[in-house]
Amino acid sequence: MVGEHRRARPTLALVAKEAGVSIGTASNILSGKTELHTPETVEAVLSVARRLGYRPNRIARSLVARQTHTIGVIMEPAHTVFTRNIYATGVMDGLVEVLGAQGYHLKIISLTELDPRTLWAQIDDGTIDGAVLLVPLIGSPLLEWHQHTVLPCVVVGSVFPESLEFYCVDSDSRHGIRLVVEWLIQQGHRQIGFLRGPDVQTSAIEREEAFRETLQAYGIPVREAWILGHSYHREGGYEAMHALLQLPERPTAVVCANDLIALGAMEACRERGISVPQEISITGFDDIPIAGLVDPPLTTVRNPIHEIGFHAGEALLEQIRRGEPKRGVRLFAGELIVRASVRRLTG
Amino acid sequence: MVGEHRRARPTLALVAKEAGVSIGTASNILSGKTELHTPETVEAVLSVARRLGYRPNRIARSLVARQTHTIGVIMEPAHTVFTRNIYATGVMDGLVEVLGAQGYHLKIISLTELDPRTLWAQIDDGTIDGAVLLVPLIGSPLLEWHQHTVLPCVVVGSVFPESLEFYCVDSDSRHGIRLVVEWLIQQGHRQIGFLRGPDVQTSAIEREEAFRETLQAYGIPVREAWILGHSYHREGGYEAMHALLQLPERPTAVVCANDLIALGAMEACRERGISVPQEISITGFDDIPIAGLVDPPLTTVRNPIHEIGFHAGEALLEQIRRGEPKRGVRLFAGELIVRASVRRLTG
DNA sequence: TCCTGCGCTTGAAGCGCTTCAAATTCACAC
DNA sequence: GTGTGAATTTGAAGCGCTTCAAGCGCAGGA
Repeated sequence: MVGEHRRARPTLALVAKEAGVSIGTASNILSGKTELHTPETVEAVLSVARRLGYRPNRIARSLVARQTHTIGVIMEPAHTVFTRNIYATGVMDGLVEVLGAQGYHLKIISLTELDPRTLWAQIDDGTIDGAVLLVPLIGSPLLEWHQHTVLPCVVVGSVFPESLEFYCVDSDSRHGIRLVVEWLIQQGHRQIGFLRGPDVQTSAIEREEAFRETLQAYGIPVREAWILGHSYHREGGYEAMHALLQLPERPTAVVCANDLIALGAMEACRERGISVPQEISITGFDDIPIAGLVDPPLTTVRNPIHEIGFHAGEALLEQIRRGEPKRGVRLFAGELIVRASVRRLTG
Repeated sequence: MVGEHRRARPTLALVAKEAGVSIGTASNILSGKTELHTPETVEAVLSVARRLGYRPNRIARSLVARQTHTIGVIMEPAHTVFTRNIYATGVMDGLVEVLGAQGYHLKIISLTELDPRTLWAQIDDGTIDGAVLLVPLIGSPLLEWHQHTVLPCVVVGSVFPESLEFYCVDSDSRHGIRLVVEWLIQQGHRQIGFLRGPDVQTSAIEREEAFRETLQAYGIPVREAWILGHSYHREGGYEAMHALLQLPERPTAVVCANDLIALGAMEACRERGISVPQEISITGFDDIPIAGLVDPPLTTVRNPIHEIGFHAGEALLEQIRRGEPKRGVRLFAGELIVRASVRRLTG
């Protein structure tokens, strides 16, 4: 067609010119400050904007305002597979809920670069107003990064000492494990094993510690040989359980550091023809959706992941708004979910 | 402390000044065009940048370059709960994998605003270089939006007619359902029901159509009373199966439009004391992680979600790079996963 | 000595927007 | 007719960066 040219995206300047007003006037009106202008001017600008299909360029706006209305969700390389990471997706649900309602968006930053210096430049590049560190691992360069930035920041799923100056939000691992162990003891179990999570996660360490402490509190000896495993995944639970079942002496119950481990453990039992809970009782942690659907349904502790995400989002917004960092730890306690994977020992 | 003041983030201008060079020189060097300058200049600028902890402001860079290295993932309000949306998380995994490797990040845009005009301004606000529409629903304002923008765009999880001018990537629903139905027929089933997905999803419609067509192709009558349901969730499958089981005559097998429906259906059977697969066979679609873990393990069709996400990412990057839109449909076929939820009918 | 060409550097323009001091207009009282 | 203050509007500065025409210094050739 004659005269057609690549229609460039209309800018504020164009709208202003077409409407016969200055750029400042157009800016005011199109960003909602209509009370500064006469109804006629407002209407003129608005109608031109509509006709031209004007959409404000948020990048330009962000450059001036120095804020982007975007929150970065920083994921360790090990976590970037969402489908394997129920925790991450649950937290994101909570985040989306709070932040979305406040007009914030999420930017997923999956780290590939692990050199602390470039890592830090990559994250704090002006495109986010705050960051959620999703389950940072012990020793992660992420933690070091924080020393160099003033970006508001919340840690979710890991709990670090105050000295690191983070605000940490997580489930109360110690409390949850205590619930589970006490339940087992109450059901008559005294021979209890534990399948651990990875030793780079603070929650895994806390869960193991809580396991030991609770047994000790009840005067039950801790059998080191029955403490196995080093992964939060099903495969890890499967292998650890296999190893456990090969020992000359077996516990009557096994506490798993999370549900996936428990699932793997149950699989290992099934494979060996060992029935759960008749021959061995198993408990989990998290209460993931599958937990109630497997056979037998898993006794576990609910992990209020969604609330955690929600609270983390709120805490982050608070930091952003007040402009001052927040420190400390906030733990969410879960309740025991009794299902059928634990047998009551009589006699 | 005396003399301390809020350390502002160093800018290019500051680095340039400290290094005694012009802003242009500093820009060149810090964005990698070191070959334009003498090694001494390069080193001087680099060392000042390092000392000052300079991090380029990507917002400013984006304003000039008109590109942000960010891809928007647009989610319908109905989909924003990741934990209920295995499809979405799987696709995101694939996206993160391709895009992350190419230096792109994901921005999650969860729609709350459904007025087409503002919706459109919200998405195409200059902060993304392209968009992935995650399972847009039939009749969604998202589709209309596309008419007004030149933003590169890929639809995932829904297949729309060419006329809408999208490039659509999805699993091959028709092929998958055909596999499942043929397997049932091969196992001797002739009385087959179908539990549908929601009628706002193109895949649900295709699956139902494929179900009907396959039966017809084998000369098996389609019993309308046995076609029930309208949701992809477990609860929907549960309810639909309950309704089905109340009918005077029951099918010997039920094809479910996805795995979650099948899980709900199995739950309904269990509750009524109807054993699967002895009394009724059930099949799913997707092969979600739980599918192999429930009792009985579910016969289903693998849905290559990760590949879909991966390919969608690649297609989007291609559009961005070539600067021209891509049209058409790309379907990924899945294979039949035979497990134990289907019984072979003899005689 | 002057000119040419090359390598390196400079500095201003501009990306699209917000902000704000200053200018303009207008109604109304004196 | 003049002055005043309030209501509107203007236009330039600037956010931090990239880009690019122009400038500079210098070596080599005429």
